[in-house]
Amino acid sequence: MNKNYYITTPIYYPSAKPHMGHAYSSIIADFFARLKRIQGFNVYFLTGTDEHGQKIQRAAEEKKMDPLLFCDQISKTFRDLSDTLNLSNNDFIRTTESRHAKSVQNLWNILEKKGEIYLSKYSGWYSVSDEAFYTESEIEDLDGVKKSITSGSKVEWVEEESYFFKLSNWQDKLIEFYNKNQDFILPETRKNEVVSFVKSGLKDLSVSRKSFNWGIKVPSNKEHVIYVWLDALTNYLSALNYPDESDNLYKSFWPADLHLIGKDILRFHAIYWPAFLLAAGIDPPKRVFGHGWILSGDEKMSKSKGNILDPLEIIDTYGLDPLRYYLIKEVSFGNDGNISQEKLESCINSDLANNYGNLCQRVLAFCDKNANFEVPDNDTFTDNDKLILDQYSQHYDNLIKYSDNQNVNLYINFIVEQLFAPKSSTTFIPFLLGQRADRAGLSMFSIIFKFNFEIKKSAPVFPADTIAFASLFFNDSIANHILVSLPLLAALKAVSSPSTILSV
RNA sequence: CGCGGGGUGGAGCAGCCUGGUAGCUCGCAAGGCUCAUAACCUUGAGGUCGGCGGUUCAAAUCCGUCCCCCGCAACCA
Repeated sequence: MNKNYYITTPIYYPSAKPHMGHAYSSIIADFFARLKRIQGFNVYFLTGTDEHGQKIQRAAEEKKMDPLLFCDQISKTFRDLSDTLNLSNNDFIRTTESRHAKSVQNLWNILEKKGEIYLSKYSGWYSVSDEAFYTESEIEDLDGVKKSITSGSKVEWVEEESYFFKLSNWQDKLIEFYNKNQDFILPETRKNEVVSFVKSGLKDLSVSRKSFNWGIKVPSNKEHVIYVWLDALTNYLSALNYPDESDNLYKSFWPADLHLIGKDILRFHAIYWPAFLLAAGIDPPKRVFGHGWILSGDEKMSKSKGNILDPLEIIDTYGLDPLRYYLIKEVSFGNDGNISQEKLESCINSDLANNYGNLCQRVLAFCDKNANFEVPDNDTFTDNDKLILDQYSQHYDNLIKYSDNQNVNLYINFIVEQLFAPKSSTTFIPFLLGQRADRAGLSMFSIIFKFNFEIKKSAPVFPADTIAFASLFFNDSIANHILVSLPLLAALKAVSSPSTILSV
């Protein structure tokens, strides 16, 4: 059985400061990474920044900075975000690193050698002031002058020498690939979109530019730099030290298990990326999941609407783990979700403070009051006790099933309803036995057992708070005494040992 | 006729594929209680499931049509 698991976030384009969408992608990816780790997988979790292109080059020129120095700065804000989000990533890749250039150029050479890339001309309606190309449908003719519909700026017909990838050749092979790998694109509705798009016909893809030079040079023609997706997507390979296929990272983790991305870049990940890889004779990733957008209220966040929620400000005000919990629990994974201060506060109050916080509080108070944090040696379990404790291993099976299909909401709801909800705890053994002095020790044990289970399963959701709380129980003085004094020690350790929790 | 998603009690959503007492969270009202926080538990009020038509013994769920919102329309998390 393959116990390796490779998961990635998109690499972020740092032309603006990090926003909620970046935070969301990263937090969800981190959730999966941590989840897989507690299931015993050897996880490799990658994130990073995409630093090439004209926008970056211009921005650097405006500040009269060397592009790389400029990128060092902006990339750092994203690296800082990873720290702020407490991401458990194993690596942070930058497309300006030499290991990446080596990887991209190698992929390019293979594609060129196989005749998948050819030199031609890229042409289109270009607006100098917008620095952007527009399609025929995006421009209008006003008194004989062509203008962009959206910006109103003048556009002119421009032709530029460019290399093209024969994407049109891969239409049928992509369809075949999607058919063979039904779960390659999730959620299913997005898959349908992609498939129908591919069936409608694919044009060859421009993969180089001459008009600027901030990028990776085309190996065989230094006048060109490799453009956008062939550069950016390859980060997933270069982080594994591709093209060294004998490298241990590459051998262990490619093909990737899950590229987690926003739905806006689904097309590039679900069409271009497998096409590039199939063309180069490399296995495509196993799954691409396009999650939804995080909206503010009902609307897309935008500066003009003034409804931007800055993740850093939110974290500063409410804390990281509450934000993580909100995004994981309240957003229907795969669909668009929304966030507002009101909703966040409501969620924090009811779920985290009143339910989870209340549970923590009552467990502590219970243990103190009834057992003085000590467990007598002469307690025994009745069959009924064991039965209840056994339920937790069944829960565990359910949770694994959910997580394998990226059913984030089923996972979190299961935890909340079955484990955190005061209702479920109220019927649990210790609270029923607490008053009986002869079984106080058992009460202590079983509640710790249950709680141990709960906090372990919730650790991917709020890792920092979980560890902080777990340490209240599983420090040397308390945990050791409890564990060594009970008959089911071995079983307990097998299910969840304190050291496992604390290392999550 | 470009493509797709959505319209379910005050708010946010699930259910729809595989028709059969309309469910969850928050909010609201009334009781109760402790191992527990302005906590928790129980019960209750509140919905013609966007409109119209069809299939069916039976439709939120399938089919048709119309209205309204929101994305996408090739290089943008």
